[in-house]
Amino acid sequence: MTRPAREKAFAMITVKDVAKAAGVSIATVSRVARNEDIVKPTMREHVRRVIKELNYQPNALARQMRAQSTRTVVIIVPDIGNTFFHEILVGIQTCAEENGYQTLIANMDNKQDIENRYFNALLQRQMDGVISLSANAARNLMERIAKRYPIVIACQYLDNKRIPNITIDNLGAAKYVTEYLIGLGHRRIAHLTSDPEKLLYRDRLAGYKAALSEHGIGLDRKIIRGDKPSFEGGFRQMNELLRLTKSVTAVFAAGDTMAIGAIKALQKAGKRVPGDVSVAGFDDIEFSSIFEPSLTTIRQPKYSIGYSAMGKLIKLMNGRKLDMSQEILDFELIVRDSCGARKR
Amino acid sequence: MTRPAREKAFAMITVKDVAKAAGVSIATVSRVARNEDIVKPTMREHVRRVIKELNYQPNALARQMRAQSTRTVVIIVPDIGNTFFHEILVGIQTCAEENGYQTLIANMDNKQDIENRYFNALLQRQMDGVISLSANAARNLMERIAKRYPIVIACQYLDNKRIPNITIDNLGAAKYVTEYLIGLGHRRIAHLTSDPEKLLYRDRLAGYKAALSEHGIGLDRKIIRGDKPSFEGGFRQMNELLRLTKSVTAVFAAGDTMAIGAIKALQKAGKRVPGDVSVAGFDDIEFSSIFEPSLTTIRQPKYSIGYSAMGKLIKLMNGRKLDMSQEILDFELIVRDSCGARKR
DNA sequence: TTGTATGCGTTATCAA
DNA sequence: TTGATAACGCATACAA
Repeated sequence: MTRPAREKAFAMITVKDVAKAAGVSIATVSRVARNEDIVKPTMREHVRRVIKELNYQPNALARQMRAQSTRTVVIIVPDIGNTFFHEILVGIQTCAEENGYQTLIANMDNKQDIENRYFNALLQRQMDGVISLSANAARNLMERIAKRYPIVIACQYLDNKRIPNITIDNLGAAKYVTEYLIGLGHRRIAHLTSDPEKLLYRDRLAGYKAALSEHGIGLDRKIIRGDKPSFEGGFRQMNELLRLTKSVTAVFAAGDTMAIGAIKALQKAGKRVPGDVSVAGFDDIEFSSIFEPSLTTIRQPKYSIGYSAMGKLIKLMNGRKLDMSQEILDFELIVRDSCGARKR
Repeated sequence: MTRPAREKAFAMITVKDVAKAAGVSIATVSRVARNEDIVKPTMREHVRRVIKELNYQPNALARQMRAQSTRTVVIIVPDIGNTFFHEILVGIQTCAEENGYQTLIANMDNKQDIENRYFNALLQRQMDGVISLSANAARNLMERIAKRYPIVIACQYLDNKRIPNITIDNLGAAKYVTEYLIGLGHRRIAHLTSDPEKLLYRDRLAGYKAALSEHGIGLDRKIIRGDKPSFEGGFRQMNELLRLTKSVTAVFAAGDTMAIGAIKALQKAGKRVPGDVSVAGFDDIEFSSIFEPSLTTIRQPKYSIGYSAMGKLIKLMNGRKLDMSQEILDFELIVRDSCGARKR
């Protein structure tokens, strides 16, 4: 006789136990448990009663093992503390629920290897698919996996357009908000960015540059700064900018948390926002409307991004092909107080 | 021949395939895959090469089925958008990682039934244990489960002290912060609370009352208000308070988001904080230090709560008993600007 | 040191 | 309509 290495703390009721107690075969128990309609009503009732009596719960592990499918999808989130991801998760989970899938959230918390680890769960059939809100894993690994397994990238993305992904037009949005600042009369506009490894930030930077160039404004590399995409990062970057002799009149941050950090730095230095300096952000996190001054920013259709990503993934898991591997959703400029042009 | 209902999109390499290719038994393959040291080095090398060649990945489902253990713990989070939970999650995950456990986050997003659903995963052996940051599930269900399965409740808790839980002394903390306000000279202090079903809020309310009573301040039920524990909830409650003829000089909110909402309402009404009204919160969420004015609040040792909760759960999963089913950690009053007494 | 054979709990095929 | 039984992929007791 074989037995597990570790004693289970608690006994488990199986089909066998139910079958014995009910005086039927395990096949019948299984059929009743799954509501198969070929079972005779009287029999069904009888078995149901026993199931209830013994409080039988089918072992999900065994089921999944049989089906070679967990109907579970893992969502890789770079940083769960970042509220930007919240609504995306809701979108994903809504779509998953509608289609009978379970979602589980893997928090990377900025640890790079977690992403790889969960790809492994995919390879080991522990998960049926992956939605990654990060594109940090080794690029070639990700490409290799995407070729054979269901995976969708949302928000972030790679140069390789064949990996299914869904995002907004970051370049276009960045250009749009920069042009908005130009339209308000600003000519000396700083840009706060982050990790240039991430296409996301490269695109936003490119949009910023495109807007300046199209309006005949020269590029000044000194007012383009990079740091962590956090409150502290924005705070630091702004302090650097404040040291420059030729000061800026506006700031476009590639993320709301950075923008808020920048505003705090400005306020600490005695500058008024938007009186002395206008600040625009990107993402429209929850706090941006609460913060004082409320932040003018780019809103991404977060719920739709999540919902649509899950929809794509379900298609892939069902073995179907996607019409387009890349989907680009619309953004929206939310005008609030931080640029001095309140819409009413 | 039997086969799964749904075709797997992609073929899977199993021990059998490796065994055949390497000309050995599946037992040997299994041993090499798990780095058992009884395998002869030359053999090990040989099998390893084949494993690599075929890119064999052990099927986690089968392993778990065999072991009757997933080494996975589910964390039930009421609302992942609430940053209060972030650091707790980090604490949990750190401890889990140190002990070879995987964590998965189940976002309730305020939907009550999710908690029940994940308890089900426990019953079905899909999870080895549960940490719930919510205590919303039907009380009797939870008590029944806790009797037989590894579960720990953190932050929230039930009257039933036998269900393992870890928390701060909410009553004591609420009393402490109320006394702090009294010490600043306030006599008319409002309290913003939420769902009285939750012991958490009942305790904080009780602490508030205790402080008033001990200092001979009469209770005025009109300045105790309840609403959703959100920004909007706090905003609404404060607006109600502003309508009273006999205005308050201080507000103690049973949560930081409510406190911030209240401050916004005050500012909108032309009141200065802390000039005209002092506001204290509870939880010390990330934003409380960034908000203007920065919030005086109670800090819970979030990381420790998470780490310790996971530690308790591991004990339970190993079949051991806990010395104390309830653990109470220290809180800390963080004095910032919102009550007008900046500590330097 | 390696191989054979069994069981984990379920579902599904086939026979009764 | 029900029952016996063979898989799913892995890990291990036991035999060789």
